[in-house]
Amino acid sequence: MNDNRDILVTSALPYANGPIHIGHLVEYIQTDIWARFQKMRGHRCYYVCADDAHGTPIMLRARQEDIAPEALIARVALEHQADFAAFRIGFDNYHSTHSPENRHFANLIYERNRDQGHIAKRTITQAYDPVEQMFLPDRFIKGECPKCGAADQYGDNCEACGASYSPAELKNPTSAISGAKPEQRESDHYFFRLGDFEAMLRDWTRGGALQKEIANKLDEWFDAGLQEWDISRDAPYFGFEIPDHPGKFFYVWLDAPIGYMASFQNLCDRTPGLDFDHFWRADSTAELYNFIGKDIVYFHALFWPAMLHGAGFRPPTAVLAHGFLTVDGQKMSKSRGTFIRARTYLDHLNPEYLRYYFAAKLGPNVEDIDLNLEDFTLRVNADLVGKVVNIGSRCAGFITKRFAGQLTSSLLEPDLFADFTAAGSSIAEAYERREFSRATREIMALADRANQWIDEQAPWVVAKAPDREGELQAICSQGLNLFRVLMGYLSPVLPGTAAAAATFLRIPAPTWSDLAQPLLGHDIGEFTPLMTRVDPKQIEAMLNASKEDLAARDVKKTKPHEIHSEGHLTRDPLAEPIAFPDFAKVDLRIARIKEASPVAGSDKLIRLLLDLGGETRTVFAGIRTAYDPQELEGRLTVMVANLAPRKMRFGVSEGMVLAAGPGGEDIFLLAPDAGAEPGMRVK
RNA sequence: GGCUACGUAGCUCAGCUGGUUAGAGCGCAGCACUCAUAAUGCUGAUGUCGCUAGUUCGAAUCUAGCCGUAGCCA
Repeated sequence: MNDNRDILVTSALPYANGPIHIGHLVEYIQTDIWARFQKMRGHRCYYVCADDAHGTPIMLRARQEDIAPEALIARVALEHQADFAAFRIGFDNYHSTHSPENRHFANLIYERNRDQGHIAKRTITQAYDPVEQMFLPDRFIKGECPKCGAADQYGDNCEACGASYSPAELKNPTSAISGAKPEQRESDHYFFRLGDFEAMLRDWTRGGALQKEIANKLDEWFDAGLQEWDISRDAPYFGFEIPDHPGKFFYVWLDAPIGYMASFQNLCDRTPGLDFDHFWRADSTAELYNFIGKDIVYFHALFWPAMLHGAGFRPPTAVLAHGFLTVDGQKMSKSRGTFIRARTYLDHLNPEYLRYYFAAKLGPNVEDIDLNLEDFTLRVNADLVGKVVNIGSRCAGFITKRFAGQLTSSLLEPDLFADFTAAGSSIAEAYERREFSRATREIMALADRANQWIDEQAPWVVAKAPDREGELQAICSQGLNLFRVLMGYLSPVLPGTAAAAATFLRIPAPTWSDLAQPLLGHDIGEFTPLMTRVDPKQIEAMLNASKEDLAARDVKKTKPHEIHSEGHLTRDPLAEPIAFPDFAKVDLRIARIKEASPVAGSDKLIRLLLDLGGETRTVFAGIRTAYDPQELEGRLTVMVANLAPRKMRFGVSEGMVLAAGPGGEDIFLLAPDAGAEPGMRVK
């Protein structure tokens, strides 16, 4: 391996409409460990990131909070960076896609591709919200599935029957923003001709840039045929206006990955000797790695290298995807308290724990990893406190108390030390290949050996013999040298603990090659506990706080709604008057939710078993985005009891429950006042 | 629905191109030790390797189907 590699590393840009949670952290911790390792090896490695600050969701979120999008993204940027810093994510630069550098590169990449004939213009017909006066993304249109008739489906495909269709085919469509009926309007759009790059992409895919399972996925996409990619959006849109097309904006996914370049350019501008072109020009020999989540492979493995290539830049050396995080074997859940924000974690636990735990489970593949909280506690306590830190702790006392902090001038067992340093090449190889779980396993095996060796030497026995002073000092000096090597190996994972250990040992932060030289005749400082044990009570407190976060957020969320409450009538005007007999046809009943369970195969549906006080009904409700099944069981609500049964893929739905709100997390199920009983008629 | 990946001890995972009684750490049980943040060491128990069929002299490892989990389907 080349001794002086130039490496640029990125993590995917977090979206600037919400806080960082522990699921995000898998990626930032993975990337940071790898980048720190490369730096420790002496390579010129730069790790850059940025906030992804454009797009319709940010525009709408800012509107909901009654602030400018710029104000929203400025606030979120500060929150994100504070969270990352606390987790010791060592970015060399953190920027924003809403920046002059990013505008420059977005324009440049667009213009170069356009001039090469890779941009096509087409007129498309799209849903338009006449109240909000904006075109609606597919996700913001809801209606009934044209195939199976399931209600409340998004504009792109049906969660009930799985059919794919265009938003125009939806029956009784409504805008998820205003509730108005969308109109069909024409608009010019600009498309990136992805098909022009098939040969290049096939080469790139086969060139080792992708993990095996991702390359398989690409083959599927190649087989299906590469289609043109719509890169423009109509005003109003929060983003960059396309230079030669006023009123048209770059789609957020065009300028998001370009944010890697913008952030790096921003770093180059204030770093003497760091040359942007050296890393990005078409024939660059520098390495470029994009760490991403498996959900955004499509954008990073097709469009991104293609548009770079089309603009005369180099494609990534590799795009490295990881899996998702589950907590205790399940998706993170707000009601269980396992939807844990970075900040909430930090309020209760040391970030080094999580870094270690993720490292102990991360490999080079795309598999999901599970944060099992009991395992987390046991493992951190056993491995880090019980094994590694303990080695320093059990040797340091003798050295400071009996030998004024001085280590011996030679090693008692050079062979053992040599075994430890020899293991470094295998550990380094594991880090290099992102086999972090293997690296930590090998390091812990060494820690076991160190503890065994100290046990054999029994320094506490030697300490009692007045004539064995030299031996005691030698045993403990050897032990501390083993400890130093172990902390060195762990320092990409545990930068904070490693720094504290370096302070205690009174040494500068070691490079990888420094570790092969033992510390001899050296004065060390007083040992202070480098890490304390995880107390299960801290975990519990964190879970409870996560539940409270949710409650607090819900209160906050209702405020803007109150302020804008008159807006609902303008967005969704009152319907035509009806006569009482028409209303009376609707048989509304109080129902108790006897059972609520998720529907396998659907993210949106919950299967409700409703007790009407004598008979029960099964109803599929599209409220999963706002409610967890467990929190529903037992509560009372209102249902339409005489709605004709409707057959769905998952079974027959015998009625519907009533709820207000635009959708997503903003769904509010109706509930009667206390005293109502199942079966009572609502009139 | 189509496709992809995964399913190994209580928990978390390793098992490369098929080959002797299936491994590690944690947890658990017993013993030892007391230098160390009650931290360590030794010994031990624990598995129809998701299910079913097949290929093979031989399969956790290959093939097919099924079940379960997760994701993708622009």
